[in-house]
Amino acid sequence: MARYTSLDPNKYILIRQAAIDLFYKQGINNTNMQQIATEAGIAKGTIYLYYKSRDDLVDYIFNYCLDLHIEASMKDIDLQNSSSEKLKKRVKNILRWNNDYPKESSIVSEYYKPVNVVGTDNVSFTRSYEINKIILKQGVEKGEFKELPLEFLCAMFFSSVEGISTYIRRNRQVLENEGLLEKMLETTVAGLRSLK
Amino acid sequence: MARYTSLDPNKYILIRQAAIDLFYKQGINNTNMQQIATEAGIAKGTIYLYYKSRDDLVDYIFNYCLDLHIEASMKDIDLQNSSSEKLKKRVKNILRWNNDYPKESSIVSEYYKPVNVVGTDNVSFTRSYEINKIILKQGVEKGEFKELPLEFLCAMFFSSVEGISTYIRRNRQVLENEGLLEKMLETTVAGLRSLK
Amino acid sequence: MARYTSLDPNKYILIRQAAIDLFYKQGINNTNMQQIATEAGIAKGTIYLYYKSRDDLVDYIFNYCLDLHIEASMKDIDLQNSSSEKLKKRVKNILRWNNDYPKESSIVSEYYKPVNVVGTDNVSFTRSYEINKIILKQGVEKGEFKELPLEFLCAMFFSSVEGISTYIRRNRQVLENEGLLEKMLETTVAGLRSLK
Amino acid sequence: MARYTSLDPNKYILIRQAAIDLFYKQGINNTNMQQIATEAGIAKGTIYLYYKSRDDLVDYIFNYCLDLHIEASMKDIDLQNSSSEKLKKRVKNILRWNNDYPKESSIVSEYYKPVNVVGTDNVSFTRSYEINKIILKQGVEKGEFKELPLEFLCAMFFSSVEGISTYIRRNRQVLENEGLLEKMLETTVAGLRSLK
DNA sequence: CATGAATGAGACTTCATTCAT
DNA sequence: TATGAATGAAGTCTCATTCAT
Repeated sequence: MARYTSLDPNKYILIRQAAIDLFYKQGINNTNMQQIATEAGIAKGTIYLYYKSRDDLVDYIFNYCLDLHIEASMKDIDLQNSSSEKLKKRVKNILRWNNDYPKESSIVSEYYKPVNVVGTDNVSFTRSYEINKIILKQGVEKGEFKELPLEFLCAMFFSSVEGISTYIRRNRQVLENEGLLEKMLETTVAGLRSLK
Repeated sequence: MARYTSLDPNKYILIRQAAIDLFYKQGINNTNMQQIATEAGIAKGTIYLYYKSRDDLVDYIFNYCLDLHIEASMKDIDLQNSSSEKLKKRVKNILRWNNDYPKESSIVSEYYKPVNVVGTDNVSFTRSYEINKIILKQGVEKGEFKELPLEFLCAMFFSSVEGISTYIRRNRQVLENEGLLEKMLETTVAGLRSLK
Repeated sequence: MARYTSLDPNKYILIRQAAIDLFYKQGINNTNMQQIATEAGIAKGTIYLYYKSRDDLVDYIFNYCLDLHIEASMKDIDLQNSSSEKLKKRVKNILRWNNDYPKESSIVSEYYKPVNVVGTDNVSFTRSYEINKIILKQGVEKGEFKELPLEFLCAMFFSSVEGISTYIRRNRQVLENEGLLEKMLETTVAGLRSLK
Repeated sequence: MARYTSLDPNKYILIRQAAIDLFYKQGINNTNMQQIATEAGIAKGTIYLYYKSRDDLVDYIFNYCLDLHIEASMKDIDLQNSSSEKLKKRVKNILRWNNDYPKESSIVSEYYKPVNVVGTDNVSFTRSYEINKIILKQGVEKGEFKELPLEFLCAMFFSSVEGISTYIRRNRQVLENEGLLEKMLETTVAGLRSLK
């Protein structure tokens, strides 16, 4: 993944952006190397100077998007008091990022397979997953969340994020309705809350 | 969906099963017609007597799996009293079906894109979605669920099912632990419940 | 070509007619065995009881059409006095046959390659050609036609027939205008006439 | 028709020539892309850099040959006085071209269907036909040719050209016998001449 | 005799990757 | 470093022909 060698750093970005645009517009599987090169305004062969193979490029782009996604998701998390506030903040950040970066966000979603279906050796996904895990674990320890297997809570929360993301993508105006948004965010953790 | 011809009905099943096995083992996109033919013990050309094209075959198989999934999911739903019981029963049925039909279930999941990412003109998916919608609507009307946009409740519940399915696929033993299973099922609807 | 064995003679005709209809409608190369079988209302395999192969069938049909063409062309030829009258009579017969048997006639034309381009081992074509040759030879001997190589006269006359046929196919009404038709027929031999 | 790209212009010719050679030797329909590639000494895929599809290649080659044919046919036409001299000159040009370019000429003939059998949306064929039409029309107006429907004269003349071409292809030596050749050319228009 | 399901060679086309310039 | 022409493996689909029933 350490991708910066002596090659022109701008080219990495150029190619990446061309690929992202096309992946968003027509899907990853319907995009070929020639199209990416054309979109980037370079020659097909040049792509191979920057990326080992098509798979390498796709992987890189996916991880790039996921990194952005994760980074955005972490903003101000630590300012929150409770575990559920932390999680909700994280979801909120993701929803806003989805809205601001629809292309990158759609690529993350295209790749998304309920975290584990296929074993997910995907590092970034795992990273995102682990973040939730830590927060959820703390929540369980503090009695905030139900005492259910941690992996279960992770799976449930993880999929909730997909659920709310899906809805908000089609109903963007909710992002401007703080009250409603808050209620919706609440549902992503409500099911996990322990019953006092 | 049903294929009416004078061709050997067993061949349909033979080919279907070969395809399902391979799709499960290596993914839909990594499976070609020759492999399916070989797995089925027939000639490549024969497949085309039974299915118009590769796309036709894939579509058919996906819908076949989804139909099984939906049918299994409906068992005894109407015996349940509340809307949440109905939904939980539905999830439970799905979890058992996932366990009994891991291949078919994995194909449904491979195709699954958070129902709507791309608009889902997929009839069967829509059907499954609509079933939830009806139950959720009744739940809202009876004050059982929160008064949030119905589509939102649908999206959240739909993704919960993916979440719990994912977990149970990796922790099958839970299916035999009625108490724990019940608690987990509860989380799929808990977030939607109205706060009395 | 001796095609009548113990098989049902009607089937030969059934298949032949189905093929003729389809060849006429969609061209020889765009017609496959299944279509012929379907059109004939029999099974694909049955065709092979009557014809050795697709090529055999096409050949047979072509020769069948050509035989009809030739037979029709000979009517009352011997009632004519001069060689040119004989030839013109022959053309006239052909034009009427073209009109009465548009399908068979179109098949003859589809196959027609300026008699020899490819060497024409085609027996029937040769037969038709030989008929002209005999008449032309007599005409030359009687001083009616130019003293040019006989093969040349044959080639020219042969192609004239295609020319006038083409025109008449698109202007059928001429067949009812005896005066005009006669003038046109005259042009098919006029070029060959010796200049007294 | 002309193919403007940055690709190697020699390759166009290389491929074209390989195809022409094979089309001539074994017919268009019996020639596949692999054979053309092999004959041209390149890879199958390379052909597709230069021609969109097999149909595109065949079309292109046919039109290329027809263009050559037409261009050659026009040489010094306008130096002729009468319409029949013009037509005869045209035929003469064609005969010489046939002789010099037997392959290209055979391809034109393979495609040739008595101009109109199928309606001929073929641009080049139409072009050749229209050239004759103009000359024939003038001839009719000047009283040189019979007052028969112009389309009829066209059809007859057009087929004569096929007739004489066929003969000369097999009797090339006639091309060196100016006297005999002239007599033969005369027969292509003699039938159209008005009777003074 | 008749059937039509089965076969598999063969045709076209795409596209990731390489490499000479 | 950049290019893009060239490659050829791989994939889909068609269809003449065969053969068990």
